[in-house]
Amino acid sequence: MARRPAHVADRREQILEAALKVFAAKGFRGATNKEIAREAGITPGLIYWYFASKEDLYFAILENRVAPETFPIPVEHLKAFPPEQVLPMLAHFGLSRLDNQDSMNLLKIFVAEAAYSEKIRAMANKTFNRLLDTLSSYLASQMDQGRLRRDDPVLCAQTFLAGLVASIMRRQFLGDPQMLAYTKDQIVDTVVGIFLRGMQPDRS
Amino acid sequence: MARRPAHVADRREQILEAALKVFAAKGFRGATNKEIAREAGITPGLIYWYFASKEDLYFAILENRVAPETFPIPVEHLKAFPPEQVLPMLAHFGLSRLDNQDSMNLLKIFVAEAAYSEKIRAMANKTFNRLLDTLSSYLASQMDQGRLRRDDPVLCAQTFLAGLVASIMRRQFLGDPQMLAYTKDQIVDTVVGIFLRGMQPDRS
Amino acid sequence: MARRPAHVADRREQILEAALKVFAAKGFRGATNKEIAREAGITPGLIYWYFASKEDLYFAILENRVAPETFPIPVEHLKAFPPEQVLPMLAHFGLSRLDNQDSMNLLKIFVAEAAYSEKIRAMANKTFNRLLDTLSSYLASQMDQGRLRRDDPVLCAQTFLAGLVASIMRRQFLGDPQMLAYTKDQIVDTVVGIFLRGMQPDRS
Amino acid sequence: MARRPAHVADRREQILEAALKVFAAKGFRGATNKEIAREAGITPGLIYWYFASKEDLYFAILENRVAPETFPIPVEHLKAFPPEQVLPMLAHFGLSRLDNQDSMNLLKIFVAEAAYSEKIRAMANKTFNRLLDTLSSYLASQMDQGRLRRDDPVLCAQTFLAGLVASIMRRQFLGDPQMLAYTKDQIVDTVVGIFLRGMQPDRS
DNA sequence: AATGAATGAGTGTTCATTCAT
DNA sequence: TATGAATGAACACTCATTCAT
Repeated sequence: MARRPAHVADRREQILEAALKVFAAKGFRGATNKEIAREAGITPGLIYWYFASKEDLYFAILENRVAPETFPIPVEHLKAFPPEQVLPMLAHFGLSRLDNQDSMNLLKIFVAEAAYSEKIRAMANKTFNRLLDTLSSYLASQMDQGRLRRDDPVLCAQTFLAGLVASIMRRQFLGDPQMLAYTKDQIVDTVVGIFLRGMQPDRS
Repeated sequence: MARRPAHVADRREQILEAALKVFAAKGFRGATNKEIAREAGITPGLIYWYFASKEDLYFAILENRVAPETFPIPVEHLKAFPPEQVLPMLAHFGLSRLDNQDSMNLLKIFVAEAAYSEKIRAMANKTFNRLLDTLSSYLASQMDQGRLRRDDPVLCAQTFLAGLVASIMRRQFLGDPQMLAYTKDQIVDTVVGIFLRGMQPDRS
Repeated sequence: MARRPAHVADRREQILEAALKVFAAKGFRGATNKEIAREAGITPGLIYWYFASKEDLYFAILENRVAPETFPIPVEHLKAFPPEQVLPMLAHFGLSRLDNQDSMNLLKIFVAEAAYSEKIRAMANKTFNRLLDTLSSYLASQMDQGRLRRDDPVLCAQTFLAGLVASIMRRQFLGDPQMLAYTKDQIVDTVVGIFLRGMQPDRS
Repeated sequence: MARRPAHVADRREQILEAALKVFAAKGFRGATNKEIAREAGITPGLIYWYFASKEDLYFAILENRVAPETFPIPVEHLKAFPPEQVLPMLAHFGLSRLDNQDSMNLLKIFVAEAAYSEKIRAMANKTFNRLLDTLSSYLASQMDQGRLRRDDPVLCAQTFLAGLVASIMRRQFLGDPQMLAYTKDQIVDTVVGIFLRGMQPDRS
């Protein structure tokens, strides 16, 4: 796969891309600079022209690729709409964004290293909590308006996300064939359906 | 840290235990035989008397420790009881079994390495699917009896489990302080509550 | 030069010896573990069984070889004897001890690295000052007894030593052929002669 | 740290100056072209426009800087004056010339590398012997005139120089605090005093 | 003249694995 | 069984040197 691309251009980007691929396939420790360089079509030494160390390269990936992935949800604007409209939409949106190989590579290098690094766990928590806070803020607003039954909004938000994330994980991370048989619509219908009915206010 | 004189037979067990601890803390590649040996109170060379390689030791842990963890649920016997009784009970049982450091160590070395090994992913899928099948079999029976609304039982089972697993992961794997603030009862109440109401048959 | 010596024995000593030789020939940075290992007849990796790092090996040499070199002079006992007897004896003793290749190797790795390391400079100063203090203590006692003219004892001691050390340095360190033409007796006679007459008390 | 615009010609000089500073601080092998370039306010590549290699740069320093340092002593003219006048003057002159940081930098890169290079040793010997020859020529003339006792003039010259050089070395090279406490006058008085009295012809 | 980018050979070090005892 | 010693293949990283521009 060794290429010899345009003279200058975005070498840095090229290395980031190659590193993400190799890190995702072998893990941080399993990946070697040699292989990353081969994948990027360069010499191992050149990595150090753009990154201070292998670790620096790893974190550069997180900073470069995770940020654009964590789209801001216009939650204030959504509060006017009922959960029956909002939640299916968010579910579909999230699934389209995350249920693909690229996002999974990112998830892999994130999750697997989180197991062994406090620093990465903190980053993972921060990223995940931002999403959770956004959603729970919406749910709380709906509870206030009587559209959803009152319960701990964060726990509810987590429960909602868990159903979706579990599907994605089994499909892309674990590659479970059973799970890959379902369509996205099926997944969204069931997960969102259970949640919405489960959160319906008591009728009395 | 040399403990137990280890008169004879439990050397193997001793090494497995030490290895699990070190693998969970550092990962497969991050762990060194030297450290595992120190933790076990032996010399690195001795590991090779009991295990063919570091990798062999890793898989020996999975085989030895995962099996006892995957308790058989007496599903046939449970089918007579309604979900309102069965699901909270299962949730409590699962949380007690998994929401602790030992199980988490196992989960860590399972999940983190699954990212990079097809073989481990297959094992993970098998383990997880066994649990899923058991639960979906129960759910299907309840649907047949009209106690739960009809939907894809596997997807429903996954949704149910996801809510619980997400809690455990955020608590033990990610160590999220926000999540650690909840009690087990709170978690079970919310997660099971949403699911049960969400799966209620239409009253009409 | 690769040997394959007795199985156990003093590997550590063997490595120290090889390292001293290579360090003296190439300097600390110029020496490679590979070459040290070849000189010792072992594999580079084995160095790390006995020493934590290349630097550790370097300092181990200093500790192991410099200490025995810095013989304690029985200065108290010498104070009874006049400088005319003591100083030529010390000069001959010092020259025999230091004017040879082994001591020079040690001196080389000491002096050359002292140029760039505060830590080594401190060690060099300590070693040198110990010698200087011993000698100046003797000289002071002779001044007190009126056998030598009164002057700063440390500066005098340094002047005495300098004459000898300069000879050694030019012979062994710089390998100056002109200097190698002299006999040890010639050196001692001239250097000690000048010093003794120069330190004679005023006759009046 | 980019200084001077360096319009044209003094680039070479600039690099030499920077290199001397860095070589003196880190040694030949410890110094990197990158650091030399930074110190000179240029890019590493440019060094190769002016010098063929790092080694070439090193020797260029010696050639450029050592020569002006080795001032010619007007020895023929001095022979008319007695050692009591000449030697203190030379001592003061030498100390002023050498007992400073710039000369010490030169000495450092000279001495430290001499340990490992025959070529540099030869240069050092040549430089030192020129000085020695000059001085011994003066001493020999004084012996002929009966102003100094007859002895090997070179050995005597070396002994004289050694006392001074030792002081300089301990002060500047080793940075010995004990030695730094002395004034130049003190050093000259003691060292020259001992030598002059020690070389006095027998009165009889 | 001068640079930024690139190379490649080499460095110290680690570590799974082996093996004589 | 158990060990301490030894190996060798890798690894991350450095740096003198080159070269197109």
